[in-house]
Amino acid sequence: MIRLTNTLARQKQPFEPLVPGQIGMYVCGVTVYDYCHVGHARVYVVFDVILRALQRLGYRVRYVRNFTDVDDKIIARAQKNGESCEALTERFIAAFHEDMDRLGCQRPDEEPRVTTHMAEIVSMVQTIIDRGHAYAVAGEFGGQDVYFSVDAFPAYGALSGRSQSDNQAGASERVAEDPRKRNQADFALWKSAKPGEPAWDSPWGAGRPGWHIECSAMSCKHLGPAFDLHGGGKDLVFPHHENELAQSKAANDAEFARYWLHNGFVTIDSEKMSKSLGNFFTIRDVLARFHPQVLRYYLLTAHYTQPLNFSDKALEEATRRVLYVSERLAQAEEILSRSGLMECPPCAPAQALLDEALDALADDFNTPKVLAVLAELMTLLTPAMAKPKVSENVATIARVHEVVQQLGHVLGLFWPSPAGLAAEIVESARTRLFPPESEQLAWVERLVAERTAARTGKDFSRADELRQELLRGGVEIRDTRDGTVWRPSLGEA
RNA sequence: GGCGGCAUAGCAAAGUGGUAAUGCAAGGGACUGCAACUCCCUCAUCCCCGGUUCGAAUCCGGGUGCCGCCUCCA
Repeated sequence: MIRLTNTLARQKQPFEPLVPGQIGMYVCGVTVYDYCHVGHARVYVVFDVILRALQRLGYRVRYVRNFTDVDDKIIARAQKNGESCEALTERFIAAFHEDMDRLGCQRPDEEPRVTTHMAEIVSMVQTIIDRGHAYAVAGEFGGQDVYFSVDAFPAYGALSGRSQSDNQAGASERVAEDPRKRNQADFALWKSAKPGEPAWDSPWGAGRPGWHIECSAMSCKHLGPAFDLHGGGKDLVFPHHENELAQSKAANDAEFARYWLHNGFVTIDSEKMSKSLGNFFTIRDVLARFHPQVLRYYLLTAHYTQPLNFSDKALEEATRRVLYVSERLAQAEEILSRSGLMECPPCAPAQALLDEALDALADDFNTPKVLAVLAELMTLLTPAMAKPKVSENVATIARVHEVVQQLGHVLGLFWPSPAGLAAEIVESARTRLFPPESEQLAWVERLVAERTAARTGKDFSRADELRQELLRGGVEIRDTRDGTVWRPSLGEA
């Protein structure tokens, strides 16, 4: 039994899909005019885990996520860059895909674009007019604007929990009143074209869709007039999702989305990370310094509905954690490959922890709880790995490894292999901080060699001095049977 | 002004009526030439006040603080 926080119901409730075993999920995508920041990364990582969790719990999920490729900001940016809107949006769609691939997010089944769904959009606007929920007025440069009439839709406000009068006081003074609107809360379904802007033909003249209608039209086309899950960031609840809901129901008389999931913001110093505040880091900025799976792990350390504060410290902690688990799994794999164990007999404690983790996922996708279970699984490994020749222990290691890999798959972590990931994390930091042929690298190698010489000569005080110096320079030393190895410090305490 | 969310150890974060998961940090110990890695142990009564209850971090009322939405926003 899955339970989830439904914004529409304002509470956590049991989830029942329209069709048993099958789920339709629509998540609002990005407006493609710039690189995505960590706030975007959170939405898509969160919904990727939700997708994977639903799949793991036995559902077939049809996942749809749109691209908004017609918009004021796109037009403005394209003009500023002196390029076409198409060139701009293609570029940032490619960049988005690249970011998502690096973060390990599965591609949705459909990624509809506004520009390829004009017929559906126009048709839906017409239907809404025909049903008396919208009206056309004269546009600024000829043609007509079409507005949705909130007064003709009594249920307006159901999702965000506001009455129509709520929106007036205080807020309206910030927006110039439009005398053509019957109610100032009415919003555009179709905007007549301004000179020089991209436009499409319609019964109301050349123009383009309002922001909200695209999602109504595209979700309807790809998931039908009623479907299960609709998601996005909390900032979309009002007005975007409220308007989508009103339009869709006005057009189709169907239930539209039954459960609405909204994730909390990524914050910086407790303030929302956003373009307008300028306090954002792009995904690329962050991935230049931290491994994608480290960012992904960090994004799952808080429950998706809660705010998540962004900081280097948090990313550094995530780095240590992901590296620790990867290395332990890699060790386990070594032991297993040497043992020649073919079967994987059951291990009650590991099974219990797996069940606990799956229950946590079913309970509103509680990833922090899953990570806690993961930690407990790792401690289960300790006594077994201390005596890796005992066959009972090998069985435990095999089972725990298997369970952790399963959880890793749901979380999208520890791929392509634990050993591979651990190496990537260390090597990428090494290459970044101590590039080949660099002075820094030469410095490290010189001091390491000096220290080895000192140790060989039993000059331990000199050796310790050198280690301290390396540590101050961001290098950790480790003496092994095969000699001394070093790695960059991965974030200090 | 309207609507909504949150407040748990030094930090982060689960927990929605039965006597506080987990991670990081910190302290102690094992290991080590010394370290690192790893392992073991220790470390909170849950913003304040009042109420309901045999029993509340968890429910209700009242405060205080922080944040968000109401304009583009993930």
